[in-house]
Order: sequence, then structure tokens, then C-alpha cells
Amino acid sequence: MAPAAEPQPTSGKRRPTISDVARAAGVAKSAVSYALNDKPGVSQEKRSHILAVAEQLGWQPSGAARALMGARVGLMGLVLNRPARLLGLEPFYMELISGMQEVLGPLDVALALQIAESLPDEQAVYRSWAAKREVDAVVVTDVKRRDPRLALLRDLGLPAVVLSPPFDRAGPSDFGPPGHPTAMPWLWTDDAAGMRLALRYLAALGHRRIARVAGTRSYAHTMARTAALREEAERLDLPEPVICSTDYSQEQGVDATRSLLIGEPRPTAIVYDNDVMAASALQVARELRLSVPGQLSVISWDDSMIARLTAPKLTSIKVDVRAYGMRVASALDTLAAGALVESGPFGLAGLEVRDSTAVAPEAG
Amino acid sequence: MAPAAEPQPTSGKRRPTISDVARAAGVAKSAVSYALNDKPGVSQEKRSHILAVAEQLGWQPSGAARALMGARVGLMGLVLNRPARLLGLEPFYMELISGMQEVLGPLDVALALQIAESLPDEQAVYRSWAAKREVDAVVVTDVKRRDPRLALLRDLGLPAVVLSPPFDRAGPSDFGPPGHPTAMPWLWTDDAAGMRLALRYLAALGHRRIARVAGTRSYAHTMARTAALREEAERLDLPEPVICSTDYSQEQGVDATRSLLIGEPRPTAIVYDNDVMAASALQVARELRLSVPGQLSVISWDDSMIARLTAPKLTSIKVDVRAYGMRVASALDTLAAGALVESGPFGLAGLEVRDSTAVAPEAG
DNA sequence: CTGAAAGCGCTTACAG
DNA sequence: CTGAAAGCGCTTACAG
Repeated sequence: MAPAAEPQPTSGKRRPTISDVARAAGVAKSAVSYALNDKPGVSQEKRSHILAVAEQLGWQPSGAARALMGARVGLMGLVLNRPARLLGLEPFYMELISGMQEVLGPLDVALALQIAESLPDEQAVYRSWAAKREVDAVVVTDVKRRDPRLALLRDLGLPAVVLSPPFDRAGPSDFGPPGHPTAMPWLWTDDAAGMRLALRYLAALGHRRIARVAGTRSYAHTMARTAALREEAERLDLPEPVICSTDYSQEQGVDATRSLLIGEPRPTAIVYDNDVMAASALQVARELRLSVPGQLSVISWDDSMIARLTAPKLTSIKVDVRAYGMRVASALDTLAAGALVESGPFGLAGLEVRDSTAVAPEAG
Repeated sequence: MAPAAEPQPTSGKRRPTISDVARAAGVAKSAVSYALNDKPGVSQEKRSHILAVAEQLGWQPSGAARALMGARVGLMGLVLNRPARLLGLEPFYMELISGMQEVLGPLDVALALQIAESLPDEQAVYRSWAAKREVDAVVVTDVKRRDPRLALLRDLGLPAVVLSPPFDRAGPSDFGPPGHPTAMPWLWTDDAAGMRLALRYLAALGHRRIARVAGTRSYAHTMARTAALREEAERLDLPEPVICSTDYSQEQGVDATRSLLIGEPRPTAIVYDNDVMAASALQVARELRLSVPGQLSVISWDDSMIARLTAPKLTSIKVDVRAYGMRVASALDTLAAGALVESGPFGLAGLEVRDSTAVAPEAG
């Protein structure tokens, strides 16, 4: 944080520059610059005098001038490319942002938030940010296979943290071997592990007909979940799970749930890709006179506040999104300082068991 | 949005400046500047030639250099000063932001988001932003009486949109008479009207013992709601409503609800200051074996997604937060352009009637 | 260790 | 209408 509330020298006046400080301290501009930036070139005595004068005058650095010199601008970029109407509904982002700010706030860096309507729009934002040096680094979410944004960011030389699992074991092309730091590290929560956990738990409860209401199909994290679901079902000798794709919205969640529940054979458990859809699923179950968890078990993803607001409360795959945000923020800071960061998974997925899951009806 | 995807001239290279454009076009730097900024001083012919060359070279303005000259920086500031852990829970902010971006995105301006831990921290952020010219204007929320931030922003000369109702009829001191545009306009949703609406509806259903679980007591909007509640209750000849203050969190909402419901006389209806607390109230009612809406009517505020996820769905005081955000954004843009904006209320409060309200038990 | 000077990329009076 | 020049606030070689 900036220094505590100082009385404004003379409000409305032009604010002091290093020339003013130099004049007041009786030294050269360069001496002031060295002192202020803690660089060699001034005696200890002069240094402290200059600092005192600067503080007394209420001097503050000009971000514009420093940015002109190529310094960090103290801003990280985040472009959200989901339809705006869905954003208010995703606690994930607010929690991510609040975790990021936990780290960035004390560093005095803010988050530049933009909402884009399309992938080209999002890329235009990156171009503009890179050209204007408006941000030090960006975070990229919802990555698709051969995502054009990644190549663009590399060309632009804009450091980025990619919030996505890699597409295969070997990892994406500009990914490098593990232990190889890069200016575009991938940092992901362990989607596959979360899915396996949920599936094993349901299987242990005797469920066999397990369905899934997934988010956007082309995202890497969706694909990671899907692959894990299929593999684990096979390993557990369960029938192939039915998967419905949605855009994460309440509406599509409701539709998918309804079609699953009126289908044959009816699943006894459904895993959802977010809390919002799982919560609306409860209403569909009620509408169809199916008791949860008696006749239908429901597992949600994210474990946001929503999972605790419903009745019954939702069993949820839990990721510590705030801690994830903090990790992402420190990666951004490292990149902004010109250093490199290693790719890798973040944290452990857990299962928060609440009241929406129970033994399968046949097994009961 | 920036122009569509152009192939990078030579990626990794130094990006072109107006000097490069001038050289390539065979004109003076000043001519380029005039042409690029659509100012007089170049012939039409040269102008279009310069524009073509600039585009061909992939020239982009340097935000830093322009900011040095005092131009707009294309960034609006929003400091959130609620505890970070509560932010993920407030759909209000995400909806406000998404509404703002609806307007700001096409203007190519981003939102600088900071989370502050305290009022002094928040003020430090404003000082720093003002000194570094890091934002063009800011939005201020959760205003208290004699809020020090307002005087600070005025002194700093940082234009601001204040998201709060005024404290009294005459309005705050730096508020000016209606119809008087200012660099610090107040824009508020009609809290008083929303509260009156809710109260009249409950009274019409026969409720008399009506309680309220309020948010932070010192905020102007909380006070506006409280005043409206008291006045309207008196007008309707109802007993004075009991009011519990909270910090908007689920936990405090639960505590307040429980203490109200085990108190004597027990209220037959409770109005909540947000959706989160109202949703958790349903769980307290269940815990105490009180049926909603049979024995207890519940009204929430905000009408976010949460109101539709609970069972029963919540009757909610509805404000079009996204539209509000759009209005706020255009006010910010006007201020950033150096013009003034009039203070005033925004939009109409409505009541979205769902399943959490019914006739009062005595009247049933 | 210190001081005068050039330069970052742009805008804007100021003479021609 | 055009061109050479100064300046925004800072940093950084470069001589003393």
C-alpha cells in the first residue's frame, strides 16, 4: 500500500516532479532518481535527505513516464470471454480475482478486467494491451485445442499465465518439459483427479448409471474431465457414462438434466461441471418428483457458496480457488519482473460430501 | 475494439513509432500526429496516405507517451472494500461490472479492480492512482456519512461516480442542486422505493410483525432502506419493525435470522438486504421446523441468480444491476472526457414475486 | 560519487 | 498547410 494519508501540499496544484525535488534538495535530477530508486550513485547522506524532501513535497512517481521507459505498469490483464449474462452467475471468477488480489494488492498492482464478446475481440484486446504496454502480464482462461491466443501472446511478447490443463501427457507445444520455466506457464487445477474422486465415491455408494452435465465441450479442462470420467468408468467396470454438453448456464443445465431424467435408463447419479447447474438440477428433480438423494445423487463442481445454499446442500468437488488465484498472481508477478515460471498442476481436488449424495436406489 | 487481426510485421521487433511512420510516408512527425488524431494541419491527400502507411506498418499508439501528455488512459478504477471472502458471494458486483463492461468494452476501456482491506488502504489506492494518472475516473461504493473518500477524491481532482443515495433531501454537501452537473455525481438505485414496495406487499398479505436483516448499518443505502422501512411501517400503522444489522455474510445472516425466529413475538415476515442472507434464512427456518411461506414469508434484495436457486424460490426486490452498471459506465466516460454529469436516481425498483411469500399465518 | 545531456513516443505551440 | 523544436516526467549512459 502507499504511505499513509499525508495532507495534500496544495490541492489542485501541479504535483511535484523530480525536478522540483532536485531543486528543493539542492541536487541534480539524476541524484534524485538514483535515490528514489535505491540505486548506487548518491551518498548515503544525500540519499536520505532527498528521500525526506520527496516525502515532504508529496512526490509520487509518474506511472506514465516510467512506463515510457519500459518499466512495469503495475497492472495485470484478465479478459473474460464468456457471455456477460453468465458471468454474474459464476462465483469462480470472483473468487479467483479475490485470491489474486490478496497477492497483488499489497504489491500495489491492480487487475485490468475486460469482457470480450468473441475470440477475435479478445485477441484485439491483447494486441492493444501489448502495443500500449498497458499491462505487465495476462491470464488466459478457457483454453481450446490449438488456441490462437497462445501463439498471439507469444508473438506479442506478452507474458501470460494459462489457466488450463495441457492437452496430453506431453503437454502443449510451447509448453516445454516439466522443470522448464517459461514466459507462458500453464497452471491448472487437477480436473482429472476431481472427476476420479467423484466417480469412485459414487461407485462406492453402489451407483452404476452415472451421467454428467458438462460445460463447454471444447475447453481443455472440460476435455480433461471427460477423459478422466471415461477412463475411470472403464476401470471401475461401469457402463459408459452419458455426457451432455452445455454452456454452463442455468437454462442449459435444466434442459440437460430433464432430458437425462426422462431418458431410459434413468441415471441414479449426475455429476455437474459447476454449482449453478447442479443447483438448478434440484428443481428439475423436484418437478419430476424424484427425491435427492434418495432416488438421485447429485455432485457439483467448484464448491462455491451456492453449494451450501440449496436444500439439500450439494456434495461438491472442491478446489481452493482463492489459493489458486494467489498462486496465479505470484506467477504473474514473477513474469512481470522478467523471470520465468514452471508449468504444473495446482493443489489437490477434494470432495466435500454433503446431503445430495446417498447409496444408489437399487443398492438401498 | 482494435482493428482486426493483422499479421505482425516482424514479431519480437521494436514496434513502429510515429517517427517510423513519418519516415516511411516521407512527411514530418507532426503531420503524422495530426493525421492520426484527425486534427487540421494536413491535406486530405497526405492524411490518407499517412493513415495507410501507419496501418501497413502496424502502428499502435503508445499509451504511456499519450498519458505523459495528459491524455485519457482508458482505464476506470473500482476499489472494493468489503472483506475479500465476502466478495465471491456477492453477485451484485459481478453483475455491475458486467454491465459496465457492456459500455466500456466497445470504447476500449478496461476496468482496474483493486481490493482494499480498509478505508485508509482504499484512500491510498486513490492517491496512488491520481498521482500516477493510472485511471481516468473511479466509482465509489458503500458510502458512509462524512465519507473521507469523497473529500479526498475532490482534492485529488479524480472524477468519481458515487454509487449511493444522498443522506437527506437536500443531498450531500458537494452534491449541488438537482440539474447541476458535477465531476462527482451520485447515482443511486431507489432503495427507499424498493423497501416501500416490499413492505406494502407484505402488509397487503396481512403481515404485521415484519423484521429486517440489514447489511452494514453505516452505509447510506442501508440507512435509506431503514428510514423507508420505518416511515412506511408507521404510515401503514404497523408495529415498529425489528432490525438486525449484519455484514452481509451468510453466517451473520443465519445468526440474525435465528435470533429473530426464536424471539418473542416471532415475526411472520423478514426482509433481507441481499440474496445470500435470505437464502441461508431458509435453512434456519427448516432447522426450526417453520414452513416458508406458510409460517414465515421471506423477501430478499438484488434478485440475483441465487433467488432462483433456492427452494422455495425467493420473492425478491429487483434492481436491474446490469443496466445500472451501463449507466454508471457512461457517466464515467463522460467524466473522463472532461464533462460533467448530473446526480440522480437510477431506474425503478420492482418486486419479483416468487414462492417465499404468502398470506400471514393469522390471516390465513 | 556527482552533474549535464540525451532519449523514451508523443503532442503542440511556433515560425515559415 | 507544413516543418523544426520544445516539452511531458522520468531513467541512464557518459563525462567529470
